Amino acid sequence: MKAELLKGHLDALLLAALESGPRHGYAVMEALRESTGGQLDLPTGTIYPALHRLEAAGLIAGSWSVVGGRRRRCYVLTEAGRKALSGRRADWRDFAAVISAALEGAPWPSTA
Amino acid sequence: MKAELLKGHLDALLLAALESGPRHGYAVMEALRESTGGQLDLPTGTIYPALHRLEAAGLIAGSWSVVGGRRRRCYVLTEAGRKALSGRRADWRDFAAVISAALEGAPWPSTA
DNA sequence: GTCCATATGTAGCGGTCCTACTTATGAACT
DNA sequence: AGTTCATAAGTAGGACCGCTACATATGGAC
Repeated sequence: MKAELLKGHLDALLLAALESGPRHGYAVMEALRESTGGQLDLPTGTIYPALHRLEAAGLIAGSWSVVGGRRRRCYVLTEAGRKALSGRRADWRDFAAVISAALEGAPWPSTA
Repeated sequence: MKAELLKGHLDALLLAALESGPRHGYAVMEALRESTGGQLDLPTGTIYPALHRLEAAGLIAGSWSVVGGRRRRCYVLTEAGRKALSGRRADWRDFAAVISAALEGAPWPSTA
């Protein structure tokens, strides 16, 4: 998976990874890896700055804790984050439909 | 449609627009607009440089002509372009499956 | 005679992800 | 005791790529 394709879609993925409950950055990374069967293996240099952006935007809220001697920054979806996530999901469906239409001539495989 | 999302996918769209036959830049633009029901309306500053890139990469071949007093640069898919297109289509399906998996927990709506 | 659709093009901006590197702890293995 | 690896977080700088804004030119409509 060429990761440059990800441009613009990363935020949605991170928000989605936090939907089921609070997670720290490293755990978000692993959650994405697992939910995609290892196909999406993002480097820390992508994850952490992106989480900082989302926090600055008020979509997630972070708090420090120490577990087993290691400091962790744990993130939770804010109310705004939850709304943003559903917006991003809708955006993704629209986007995928448009690209599929242009590429295949049909909105989805086995639809319509 | 926020167009930044397009990053990395544009080449595939342009190649697809040329699959059914030769077209000049302006026509490619219109073909994409029509094949997506007007949802994908790319500016000329996006189309032309991208076509130049594809030509430089040997995926399309361009030639000048004059029709009705207006000069046109008409592009055709090369053999390499045809192969690239099918690769890009496969990439798109993989990419869409991965993002859908991470976003929705399922590869496609109403699949599997 | 002006305006719009057609037709092509470039320069530079901005956003965003990646590469490469740094720091730190705990556990395992030798 | 020392090395190595997984865990955990971070930054700086670069590269890529589509967009905005602008420039140029013709033909037809009004």
